[in-house]
Amino acid sequence: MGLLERLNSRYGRRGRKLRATARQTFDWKDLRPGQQEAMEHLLDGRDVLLVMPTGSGKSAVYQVPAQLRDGPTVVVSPLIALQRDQVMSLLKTDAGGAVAVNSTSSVDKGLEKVTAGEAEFVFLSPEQLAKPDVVDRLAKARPSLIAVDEAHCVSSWGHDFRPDYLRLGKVIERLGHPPVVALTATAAPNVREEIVRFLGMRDPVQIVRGFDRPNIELKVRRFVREEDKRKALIEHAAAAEGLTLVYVATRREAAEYAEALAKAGRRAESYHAGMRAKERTRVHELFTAGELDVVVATSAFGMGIDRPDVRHVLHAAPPESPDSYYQEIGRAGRDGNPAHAMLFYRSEDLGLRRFFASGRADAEALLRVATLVAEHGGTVQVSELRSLLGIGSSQLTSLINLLEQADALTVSASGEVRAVRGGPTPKQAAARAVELDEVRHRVDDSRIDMMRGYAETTGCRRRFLLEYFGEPYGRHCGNCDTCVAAPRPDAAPVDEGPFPLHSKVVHKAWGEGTVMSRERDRITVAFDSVGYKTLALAAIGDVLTAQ
DNA sequence: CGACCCCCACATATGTGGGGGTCGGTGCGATATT
Repeated sequence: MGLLERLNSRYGRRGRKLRATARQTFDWKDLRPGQQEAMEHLLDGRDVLLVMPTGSGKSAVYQVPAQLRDGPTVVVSPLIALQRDQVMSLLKTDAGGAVAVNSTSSVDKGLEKVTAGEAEFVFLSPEQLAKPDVVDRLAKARPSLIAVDEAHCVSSWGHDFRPDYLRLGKVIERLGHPPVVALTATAAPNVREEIVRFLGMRDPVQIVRGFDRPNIELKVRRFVREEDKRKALIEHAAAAEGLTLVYVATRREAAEYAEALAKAGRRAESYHAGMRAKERTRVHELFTAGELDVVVATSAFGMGIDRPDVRHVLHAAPPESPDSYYQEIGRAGRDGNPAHAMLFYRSEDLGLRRFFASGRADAEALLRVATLVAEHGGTVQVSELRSLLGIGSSQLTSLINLLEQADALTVSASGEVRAVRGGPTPKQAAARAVELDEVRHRVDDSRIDMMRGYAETTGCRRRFLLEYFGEPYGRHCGNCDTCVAAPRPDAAPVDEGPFPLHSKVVHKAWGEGTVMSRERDRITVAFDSVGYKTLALAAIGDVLTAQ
């Protein structure tokens, strides 16, 4: 940013207006640079992708401009608990009212509030937005801003677990595509691309700030035997000072580790999605109130956690990707004080992640959907397809998503599916959809490989993670186990030689990719069709060329 | 993909090893039952 722009941003009309609103409505004394920049772009009518750490005021980025734009703000939020928290905090301000529209109360009454102008903010899940009548009613209220919170869910959940995430782009169009802001704390470049693509963002401004969390010490301990790992983790967690999170891979382990730690004298509880809602709430409240030392949890424990003083995040097994790992350890040390992330690692434990990632799209079901739609000639209601095929709505949405990406069919505003005129035959459509599904699985598998890479690297772990997220680091952090074990004052010469950082390359078999990290003897490239691959420079020959 | 459990065979009377089966994460909303 040039001096003039900087002054303009600091003292310009929009900046002044935004800061005045922040002060008057929310009592925020000042705005941080990334925040204000994002807000200004939204006021200018631009789409914005914002990647900033939790606790840095991401919500403010849509809450303040919302005050200055005429019409309600639609906020897409993945969890009802998060929606509730946000509504509660907004209701304490003069921000113009807020309502969460979901199955826990009357959808009709909630939407009524929006159309009556009684709620500036309306929070919904992607599943609510999958209902044509809900979108119709929101459209009539002429929303002036759309915020997609925890936007990494588009990529991590949209393909299988919660397929309505992939349909948000269509929803945004039907809401008239007012400025869209996608918010997340963690998103690697290819995840950002997916967010932009599936939300249909137009020429978005990408603001990426503060990936590095230098106060979190990074360590990995390797084990051969499961039993040794278990023992070491329990000993470590039992002696750890300060609030501790232990992430485990299965619900059963959550209960077992929590029990062992309770026996060791710590105030420990487990947390996972198989527990009764009441029990989950109880543990969450104890945690929030500071009445626990340790929570042992599956990945269910995470979003919406806002204790600043978590000192340790221990992993009993590697998660499915560096994305998930960084998200989880990012819950440590939000107060800026020293914190510790330790992975208790066995390469065998990646097996479970491969299993979870192994489900493939049902080729036969894809063919049946494509055939049914084609035979219908005109249009079929999604609900009719569901009863004809006898499959669940989530599975059907996944199939439709894939066939839509294969340019075989489209879904109208009223939920009618129709074949693309002049599009592929059902057989071709199913084959294309299967191929698209396989590409995604290859990329997912390569993320597991990168998790292995993190655990097994002899280089600086922080550098590994930051470069994975596309942040050139080019030095050694001094606050991870490998840096301490082998102090390396000189950074590897990352800026020399062919294939510079972030340059585009083409591989003979794998196609196009982007250089994500460089070491003395090897580079890691993120390929569009196969995901992350690490290549030895000596063996590259003419297989890889700069684009 | 791997852990774990059960069962059975095996060489010997209790412990080892192999084979087969099962299980494993994340949440919305709708529906059925208290």
